[in-house]
Amino acid sequence: MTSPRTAGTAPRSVLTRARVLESAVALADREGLGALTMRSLARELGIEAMSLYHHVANKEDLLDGVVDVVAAEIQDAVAQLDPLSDGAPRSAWKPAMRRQILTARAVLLRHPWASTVLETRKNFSLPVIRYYDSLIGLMRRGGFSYDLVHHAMHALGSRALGFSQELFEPDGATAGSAAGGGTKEGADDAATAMLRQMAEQVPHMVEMMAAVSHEDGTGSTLGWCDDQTEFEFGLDIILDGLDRMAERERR
Amino acid sequence: MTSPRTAGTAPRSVLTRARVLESAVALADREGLGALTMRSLARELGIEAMSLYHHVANKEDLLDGVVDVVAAEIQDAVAQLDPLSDGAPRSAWKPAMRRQILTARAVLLRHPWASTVLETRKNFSLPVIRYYDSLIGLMRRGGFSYDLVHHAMHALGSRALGFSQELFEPDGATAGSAAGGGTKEGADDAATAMLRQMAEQVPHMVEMMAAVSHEDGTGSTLGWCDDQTEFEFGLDIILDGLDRMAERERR
DNA sequence: ACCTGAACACCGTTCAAGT
DNA sequence: ACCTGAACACCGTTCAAGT
Repeated sequence: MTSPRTAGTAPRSVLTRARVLESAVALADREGLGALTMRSLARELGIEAMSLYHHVANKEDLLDGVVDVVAAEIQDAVAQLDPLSDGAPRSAWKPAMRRQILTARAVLLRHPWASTVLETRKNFSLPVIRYYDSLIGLMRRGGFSYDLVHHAMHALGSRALGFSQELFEPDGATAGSAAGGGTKEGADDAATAMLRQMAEQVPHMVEMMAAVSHEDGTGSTLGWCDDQTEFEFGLDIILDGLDRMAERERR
Repeated sequence: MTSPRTAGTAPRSVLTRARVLESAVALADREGLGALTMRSLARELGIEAMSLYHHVANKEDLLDGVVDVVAAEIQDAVAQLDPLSDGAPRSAWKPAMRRQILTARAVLLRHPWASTVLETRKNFSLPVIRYYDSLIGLMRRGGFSYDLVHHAMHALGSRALGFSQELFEPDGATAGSAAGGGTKEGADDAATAMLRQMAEQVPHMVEMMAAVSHEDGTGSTLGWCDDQTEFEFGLDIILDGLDRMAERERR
């Protein structure tokens, strides 16, 4: 369709926006979001940094595009789920929505940097809005008023896309030293002292960590926090609450 | 306590970590997080950028400290709430927690940049953990097992501190043009065309925006989204769900 | 002990120049 | 039309030097 190239030039080397975005996703997957700079992306593609500006307006536009790639991947995965049958009861909205959100989550888990980028986008691109649209459709099938749908989208927040803002994510090391004690002898005294101090200042927190850590293997908590379990827990609270409200609306 | 200074040197000009952090908060409040750089902060304090490194280890440490300042402010505000009376029933945990979280939110609304910084902290400082500890204490008063408390903290996520991750935040301009039509004549055709295209691709979204926008003034939605209302809606869903689970645990 | 200036190794981006 | 190299205006930070 475009102007023909001189014969002999390998056509696969033609740089397109799509190729730039694909490379950006691959780079972020491999080396993290911090490694995604205009210069490193150019190096990845074997060109100069400035050449990127022929395909993306600037770095913000690059990040917008990268979100589109991930959103398209989510849409593909969701499209392969069994659709709701025509005769499905109203209550079917809930398991369908749960499945769709967990599918989106599975995609995001393959791109751990994506949630951070999603959070920083102000205006959403069509691929993301389309995904939201399908969620809205499911709630309408459940009998939700548009007003309730609107509240529901806010209540879900980032959970609609399959991730949750974790402000409370003690790493394994901290949990381990709190439950049993450190392995390094040098740091042991310091850790014990800190623990004693913590027990005074934040008694409930220390007790909770001890109580939950002790159930090793028996319950949902493997080491300390099972992200998937906690995500589903929070999601189900919201879906159950919304379901109850939709029922109330119907009466 | 420290070595005496030569007489005549104004003592208030002595740079301390506390003064550095205060200035950082003031700067971010006034000009936004983007304006908080080591160089601009130094200028604010009338010193060279490198002098800051005598009071903070690096920029991450500066941001950690700035979070502490905000967390302390939250603790102060929470401390002024009426405590639960000794004879309060178990059910009192819920309104108490709601009030505490909304108090934290009021503080965060005065520092709009703070939630972004909070999200990027990995390890929490004592002031933040103390706040969490008080929430845990309230749930324990409500009869929660530590296991349920743990799930609850994950389910609340950033809402525990008074903000929610909004992925779905159409700005007023977009909502306005969707509901009524643009004011600029030049962009009008383009907007209409885009709207027509959107109506095909995301029908539920477009209908929802139209439906909710039309209730102007009658309900919770002023222009489009009332952040405070939506926050409380989502918070109440979670608190109600947790309350039901705690009841189930007791039986 | 505290503060400074110059310098380094990065960013994103502009611009004039190449082909 | 597409790509390039040098350069600019920023970052955070290191280091040797001042007092």
